[in-house]
Amino acid sequence: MSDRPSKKLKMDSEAEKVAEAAEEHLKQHPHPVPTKQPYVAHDDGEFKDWIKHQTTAEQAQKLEDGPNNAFTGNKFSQKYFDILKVRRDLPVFAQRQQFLDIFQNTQIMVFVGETGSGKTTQIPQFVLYDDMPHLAGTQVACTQPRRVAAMSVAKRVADELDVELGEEVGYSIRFENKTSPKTILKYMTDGMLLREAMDDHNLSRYSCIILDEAHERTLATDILMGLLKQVSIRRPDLKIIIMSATLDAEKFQSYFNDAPLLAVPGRTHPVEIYYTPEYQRDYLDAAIRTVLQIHATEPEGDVLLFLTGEEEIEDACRKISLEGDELVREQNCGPIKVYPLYGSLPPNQQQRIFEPAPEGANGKPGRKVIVSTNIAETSLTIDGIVYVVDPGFSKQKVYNPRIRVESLLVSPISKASAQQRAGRAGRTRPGKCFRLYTEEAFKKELIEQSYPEILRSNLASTVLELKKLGIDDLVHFDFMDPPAPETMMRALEELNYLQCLSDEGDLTALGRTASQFPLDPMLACVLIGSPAFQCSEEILTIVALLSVPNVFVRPASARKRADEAKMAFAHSDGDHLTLLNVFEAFNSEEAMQHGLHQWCRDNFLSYRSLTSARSVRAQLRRIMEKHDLDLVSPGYDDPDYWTLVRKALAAGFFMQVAKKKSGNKGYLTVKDNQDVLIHPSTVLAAENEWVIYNEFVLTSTNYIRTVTNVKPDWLVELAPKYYNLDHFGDGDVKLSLKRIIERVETMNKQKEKKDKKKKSKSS
DNA sequence: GAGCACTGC
Repeated sequence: MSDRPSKKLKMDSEAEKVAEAAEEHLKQHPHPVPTKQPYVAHDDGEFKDWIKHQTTAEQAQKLEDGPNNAFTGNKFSQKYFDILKVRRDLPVFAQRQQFLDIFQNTQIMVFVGETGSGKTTQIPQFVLYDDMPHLAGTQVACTQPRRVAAMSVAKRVADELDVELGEEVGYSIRFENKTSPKTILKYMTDGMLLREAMDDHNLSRYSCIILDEAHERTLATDILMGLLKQVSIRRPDLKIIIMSATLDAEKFQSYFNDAPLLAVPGRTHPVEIYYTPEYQRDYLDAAIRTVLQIHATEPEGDVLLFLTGEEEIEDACRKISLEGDELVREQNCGPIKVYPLYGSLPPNQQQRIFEPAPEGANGKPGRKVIVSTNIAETSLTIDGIVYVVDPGFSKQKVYNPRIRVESLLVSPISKASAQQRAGRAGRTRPGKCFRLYTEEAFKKELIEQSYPEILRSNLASTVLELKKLGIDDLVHFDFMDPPAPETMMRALEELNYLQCLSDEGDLTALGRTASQFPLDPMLACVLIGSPAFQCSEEILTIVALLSVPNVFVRPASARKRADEAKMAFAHSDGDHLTLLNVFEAFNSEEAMQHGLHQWCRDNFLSYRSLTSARSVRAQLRRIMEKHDLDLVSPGYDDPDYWTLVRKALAAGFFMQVAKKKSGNKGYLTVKDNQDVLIHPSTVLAAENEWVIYNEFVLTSTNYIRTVTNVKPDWLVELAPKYYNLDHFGDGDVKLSLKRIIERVETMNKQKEKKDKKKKSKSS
């Protein structure tokens, strides 16, 4: 264990630096944007002298002190006062007046607060006491990138304001709207606010919009920022607050026309950072050794190790457990308990990470080790972590516009991520972070921030959303980070082939309908087209299943049995049809009587995915009804049942087609000419000439996954524009298509002739 | 013959 991390550095207090910079900035940019509106709402009582956007921190505090709740008129409870005491101890509280000074004098501001500052819970309340939205019938919105956060923060703030959750304070997320006409503060996902903006371009019900966790740069937050920048001009009365963790604050400021900044320090314990003296070739091995070393030599405290994916994590857990037991036997170390943590882990196993560490022995501490993906970096916080081991990698989504493929790639993390990971060690007491790379690499090789999602994604659905938001000129849309032109072109092209956009780039009726569905445009189009094939009920099921995580479970210990279980649902014409069979079975009387959980376990299916598919399906079905799209099924008795479903799929998936290579065993994707193999998980036998696929999986080999057999005649008939051979490169695919198109044309002509004859005969 | 990191509508 010679290359134990050795170099030692103190983590900088970023907050102090940012606060100084902010003060300096304020001196230079006083921002006299006049949005003050003298406005007296009530003349009956306590708000008689209150003027919108002129409250002082002192006045607000007086209102908070009670005895009556300013928003409900009710008498405050004892619990309220207990919580109030804790709140007044938060770092943000000390800067309430400073916040109000900026907030009242400017339309857009940037607020920076580290973890533990209390920004997410307190800032919206500061706004409430200054804005009094209940008097004007407006609302304050605060967005979060994740659903659980929106829910749990709303619950907390409802308690802090001494109101019932869902009344004055509520939340709005997919599948659940917990708000009422009384709601004045609404926590919501960023995606949900974006949906609202599609129907109300001015977001007119809000007097203030707070974008929280803006540094995460989710697709939805990025679009909202561009949108709010425009809305702010049309609505000078709308206040906007961009909230972020420390880094990148200047970028937000300059994007929003040099908006003023307020920074508040967080409340975390110091974390000592250690680097390795040299580059680690095998980071997995180095990580395992570091964890064991911590266990053998460091005082009490739990360990968090960041790795990239499920397989790696399970592998590391096994090795750490084995070697940890050896340490117990040979060096009298305390017991060690290792837990994996990743998104696809069943919830009850995820919960196990909160079990207490094992008791120590022989005067040596027992220890809990959690081996996790990035889920522990942002989504899940675990108290009691004192040691973090950071190899410096994570799986990140990348998009290749040339072949229109999104894939996951193990890549170095950013400085911001590294800092976030280190911070996980200092939540309850001072901690240590072991970085398995050199300090040199940290400084010179890691980028400051991860690339925002908008630069790493297929933008088909984003472009459709923007069009629906009324933004016609996408080229000049003011993105904070403009996506690559090729990515935009690909998206526009794809939407044009789907007939969601006209040749002029305008939204078509189909496009307008498609934008209403929370789906990838291609899936939305399959769904909208399905009534024409009399099978919208079937397509609803398939589309829902395609938009949730994989329903098939394949544990390493029972691969063969899992595969056999899957074959019981198999349909010889493909994986899409197999999904349909699975869902039918899941909804059967038999499964119900068996108990759905048990039934899923017995059949190696994911209960979580299937129930979530059920909610998605119900939501999609409601949207279909709302748009008068027929809900129909051919019924099992129809001899064309499966053919109709396959045709309906082909009508939307015509851009994701592969043709078998002649003589060879592989396939070639149509138009992009990529060599691919059908993923081994398919139920499809090998002899199909033409297949549609749901997904292109880019690994050591290229696979297409979730594949169904189709007839090429359907493709050329359903999407003549896409199958215009002038746009195809020469080769096997083009030749075959040419023959098919000729055949189809002759057949159509013959049919026409026959029809004409019939007509003239009958008349 | 086997790569679904993590979110969101």
